[in-house]
Amino acid sequence: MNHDAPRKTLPRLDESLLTHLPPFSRLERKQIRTILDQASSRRYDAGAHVFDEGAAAERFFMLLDGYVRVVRVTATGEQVTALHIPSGQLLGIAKALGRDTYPATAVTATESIALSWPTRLWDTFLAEYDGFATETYKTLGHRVGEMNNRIVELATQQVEQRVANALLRLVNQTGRKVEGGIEIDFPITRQDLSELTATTLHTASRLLSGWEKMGLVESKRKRIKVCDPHALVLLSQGR
Amino acid sequence: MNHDAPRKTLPRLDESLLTHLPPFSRLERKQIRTILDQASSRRYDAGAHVFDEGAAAERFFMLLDGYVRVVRVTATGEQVTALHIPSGQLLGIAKALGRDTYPATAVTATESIALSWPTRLWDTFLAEYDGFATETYKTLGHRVGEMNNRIVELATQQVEQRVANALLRLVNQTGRKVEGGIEIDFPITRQDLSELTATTLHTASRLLSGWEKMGLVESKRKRIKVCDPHALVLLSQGR
DNA sequence: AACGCTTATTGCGCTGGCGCAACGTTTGGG
DNA sequence: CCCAAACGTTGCGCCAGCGCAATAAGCGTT
Repeated sequence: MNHDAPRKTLPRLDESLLTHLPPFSRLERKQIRTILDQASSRRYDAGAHVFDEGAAAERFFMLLDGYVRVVRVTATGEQVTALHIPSGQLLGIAKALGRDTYPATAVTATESIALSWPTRLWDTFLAEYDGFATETYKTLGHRVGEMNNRIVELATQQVEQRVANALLRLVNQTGRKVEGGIEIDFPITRQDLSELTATTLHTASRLLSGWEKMGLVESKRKRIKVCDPHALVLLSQGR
Repeated sequence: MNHDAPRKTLPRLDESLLTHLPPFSRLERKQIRTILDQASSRRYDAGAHVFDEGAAAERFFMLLDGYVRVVRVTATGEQVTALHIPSGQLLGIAKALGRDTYPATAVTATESIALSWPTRLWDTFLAEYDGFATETYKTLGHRVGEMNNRIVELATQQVEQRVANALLRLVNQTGRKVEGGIEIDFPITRQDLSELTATTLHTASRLLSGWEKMGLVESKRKRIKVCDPHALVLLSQGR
């Protein structure tokens, strides 16, 4: 399950992988080359652990393709999803938080591909590469903002509103336009949704069923399509 | 209510104010002098706003004395307390999150004193002062950890456990040994406690009354003393 | 001393949503 | 093709905790 043997891919990594990603976008071709030459690339099956909470933060990652859920597990075994990370973002950046262990577990939601670098390079990246620091602290800030919002949500909103919100967030982050609506483009179960919104899969299922009858969403196994986002927005605000 | 006219105190600020605080502890006397000469010092009444959510982050702060609650207000006017900050810590460090507005409101829980600097000095501090960056990112990491814990708590625990936890945290952070127990050394109402734990003041009151009858706590108006921390720990874990 | 404001307590009824349980449906593996 | 496992749905009863409301107690002000 775990990150054992990162290997360089046989074909040389192409520079275009990074040029358009914010943390690297201000860099020279040559710098990107150096960065890529130090990177390991790896493919993960859906459901694989990229890293585990509490483990020594030996590497940091750039998610090139796929989606990752950042999850915490309680003493009693319940899972709580803290964040969803789409491709193009850094993860496992414990160093940016002054930590030397990962603060949570990262699990792939789909098959994914990530680059990674040994943590000892972090300070070099910060110092040498223009814009890297600013951009990573921006994503950090963004994530802190999201966490803050989740706290407020959990503290003040009803389950129905939270689920509606979660759905909207997923659609915004990772939505794919399809005929008749927007679909969340990775497999998501009722269980996943309930872990995102701090409820039970039963309640999540009931809500989705209800919304489906009202024509707001359509869903098959592991697939959710939002047909009427506006109505969901209304729900998410408690009517 | 707001931060209008920061003024230098008339007597020169003493270097010993900062020498023992982590972000500055590795610095030379001379550097600290420079830092202090750029600082404004200000006293806040209890309940004063140090800064407000969404406002331009023009300054960052070091809390020298007192306690600050970091609060978010919902669209419907409910307050949610995200963090408590004890003296000796930086706050309003929007810059560390790549933001240019404050992400939340900071309200003093007691009369407090804080130094502050214009945000434009932030990058200088990071670059020039050894250990400043590492230490601030450590506090940041610590706060992120706390937020994470609150999310997990809100998502999985019962009200009783959350209130017990909150009490324990307050006691650990700001407890003062007094005869017969440990007292939270700033004024805290049932309302405050309920905002910390996402419940109502009624429920908080009922819980405290119950615990008082069992001898776990003693409380007067705005004062809470924990007499049996161990029993609270048990409660906080659901027995 | 009297007043008003803030804070705390407590009873009572109601309900959102959880827990349990049973059952249906889809998927993939051998 | 069949079977097991994973995923989803739905009915029912229950209770933690909220909302409401009334009361009390502490504190500052004039």
